Amino acid sequence: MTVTLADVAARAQVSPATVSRVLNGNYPVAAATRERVLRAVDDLDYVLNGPASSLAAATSDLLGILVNDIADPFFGIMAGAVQSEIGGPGGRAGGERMAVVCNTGGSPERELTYLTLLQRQRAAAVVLTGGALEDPAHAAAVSAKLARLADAGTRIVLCGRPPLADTDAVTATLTFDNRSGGRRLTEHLLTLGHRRIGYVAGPMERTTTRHRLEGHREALAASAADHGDQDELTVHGPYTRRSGYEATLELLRRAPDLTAIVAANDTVALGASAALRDRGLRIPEDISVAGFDDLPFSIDAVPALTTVRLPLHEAGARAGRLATGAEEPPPGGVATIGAELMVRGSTAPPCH
Amino acid sequence: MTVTLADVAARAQVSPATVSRVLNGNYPVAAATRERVLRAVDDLDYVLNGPASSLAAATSDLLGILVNDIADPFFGIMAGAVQSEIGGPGGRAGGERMAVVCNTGGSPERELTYLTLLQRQRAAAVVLTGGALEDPAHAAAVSAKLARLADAGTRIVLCGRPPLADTDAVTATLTFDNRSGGRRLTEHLLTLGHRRIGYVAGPMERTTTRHRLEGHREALAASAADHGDQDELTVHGPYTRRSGYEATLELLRRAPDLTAIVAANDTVALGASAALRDRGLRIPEDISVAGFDDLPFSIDAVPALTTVRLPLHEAGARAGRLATGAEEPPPGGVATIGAELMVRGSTAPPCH
DNA sequence: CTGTTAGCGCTTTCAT
DNA sequence: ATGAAAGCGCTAACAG
Repeated sequence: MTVTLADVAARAQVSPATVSRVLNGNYPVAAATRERVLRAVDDLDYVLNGPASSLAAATSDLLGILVNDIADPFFGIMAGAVQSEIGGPGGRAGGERMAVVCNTGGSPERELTYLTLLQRQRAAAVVLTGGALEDPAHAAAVSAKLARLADAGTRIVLCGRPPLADTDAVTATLTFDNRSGGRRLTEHLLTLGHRRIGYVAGPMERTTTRHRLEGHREALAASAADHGDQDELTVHGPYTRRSGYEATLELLRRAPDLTAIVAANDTVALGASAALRDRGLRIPEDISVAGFDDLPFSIDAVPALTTVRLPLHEAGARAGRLATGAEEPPPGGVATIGAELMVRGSTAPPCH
Repeated sequence: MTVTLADVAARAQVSPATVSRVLNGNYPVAAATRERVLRAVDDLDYVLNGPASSLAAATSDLLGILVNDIADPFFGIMAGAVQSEIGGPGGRAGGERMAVVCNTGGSPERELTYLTLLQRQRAAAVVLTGGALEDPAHAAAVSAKLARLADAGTRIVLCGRPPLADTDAVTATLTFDNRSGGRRLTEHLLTLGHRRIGYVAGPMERTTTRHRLEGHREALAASAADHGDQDELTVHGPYTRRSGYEATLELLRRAPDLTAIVAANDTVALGASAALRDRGLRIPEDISVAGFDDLPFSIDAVPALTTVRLPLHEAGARAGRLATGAEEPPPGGVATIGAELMVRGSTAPPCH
């Protein structure tokens, strides 16, 4: 029926062990023998049985990538970069790694379940991308899961996620400097002369949301613009265009004298811009808008969006190398990835 | 060391077979016994060994999704929709399916290698998304690979890809009506009064590119606007913003009297719009622009982009159901997914 | 409804 | 450098 190692061995007139050694290339085999085996493999169109290898070797070539939303380029770019670096498809029969992108949809249960699934598959590595949920119970559950994975030999890499406390399960952490990015963005607005700035924040319980907002508040606190009504000028919502649209209308209702709006990310900023336009407000003449991430489409907004650039591709690529052991973890296991302010047309001095 | 089924069996005082039956839930087990087993599983923190199950059962719960570019929302949306429908993470221990998103980056070799990897993992199903390469050699190689996969019991679903000729390996094909979408879009432009229309096409060898372009030409041929110089008014390039930008500059050079530009997709249209703006042309007053796909950001372009809406989410979800056998294949195995013209602000009558 | 018995296809010491 | 043999941890008949 289906071709097995034994069939190949028979045809090449060698033992199954030899075929295995040729395919895995991790053992000396005479060149002539290797040739013969390889030909038999081709003749028979043989494909290694992954589950059987994984069972016998107690390891697998699967690498899991957890993302919150695969339809969001923020995650797509990182996931693609990870995959590009894991030395997957390229060579011949043996040794290929396969990256598995798992879409949690932001659900804590799914995150946990995917980790279990990955554990079940004896994944070689797991990369967790993007902001984490701040719920302590969930954080503890994730830590526990990661600890078991690490015990089983799985490498754990966090990419764009804050370091985990009290655990040595994580091989390496690449964390974005969301706080300082947020601070610099708001400082830019303050320098332009803005004093009443609305903030469309992300979902309440996410680290990314909190850090960006904290940066924003830090900048305000250090300036003369903090009138103690910051909570009123902040609206939370999911990282979606729609949320940006609605939150902006709400902000306008609460404070019609706003001269600038900072959004949780670029997608939200797009929604905010649409709401402003629908209200008849011109950007940046009547009101400034800023985003975060610098996704590819942000430069094409009209006017081009002022935002904070996160090197998503670079971070993902490095995470991929860390996950495969191709790169040494940074000292202390944690590296902070800088964020760069991109000033473009959507922000300008307020005109009173 | 690591907990096995036998450990659970011992602790629950049943045979390994019973534990297996409880975990897989596909066999009658007394409620009391089940309880005992489940408690033992929890006590021991047992996780099934995926490779071992797959080996013994000769099947796996892996489902592969091949995409050309995971950073492109076109694919991200479809992949997310597939995953949402495969009945993955949700329930308890057994029976979870895991979707594996494989990023080919548009490379034929990687496409083939990923298919081999999926075959090696004994994937339960494979969903191939997006346009196919037209190279006959590669098409034959893919067909051959799919045939072996199908032989091994893997379900094959094409989503947003034209049907494969001469093969019964494919379980179901969901194909987008790119040709008629392209035709209707250009008809819309012709109706507005445009006669000189530039076309920024996708990469030469892709089915998607060809079908959309054919639709465009069909519409022109049926009108008075075809002056036999269509080739001059067409520029090919990858599905990127940059390509749209550069191709548009080239078109403007070749034919400064253009009153409209149709792009291969929305991303390219964004690049085209940027080029037009940089040239000082107003959209749609001086020149109209249209895209294809109706990705989420397209409505936020300024002016909002006229485009052709492809129901990516619906198609992906259906592909997911077909891949898991939750839905019957359409009669003949092929269903054509309609495309809907979305007329928005970026197109208007030309002003001479 | 539950236990017994064989493998699934491969890797890997241990010999030779 | 190659072969023989013993599992890896689980599922699936087949009994009972």
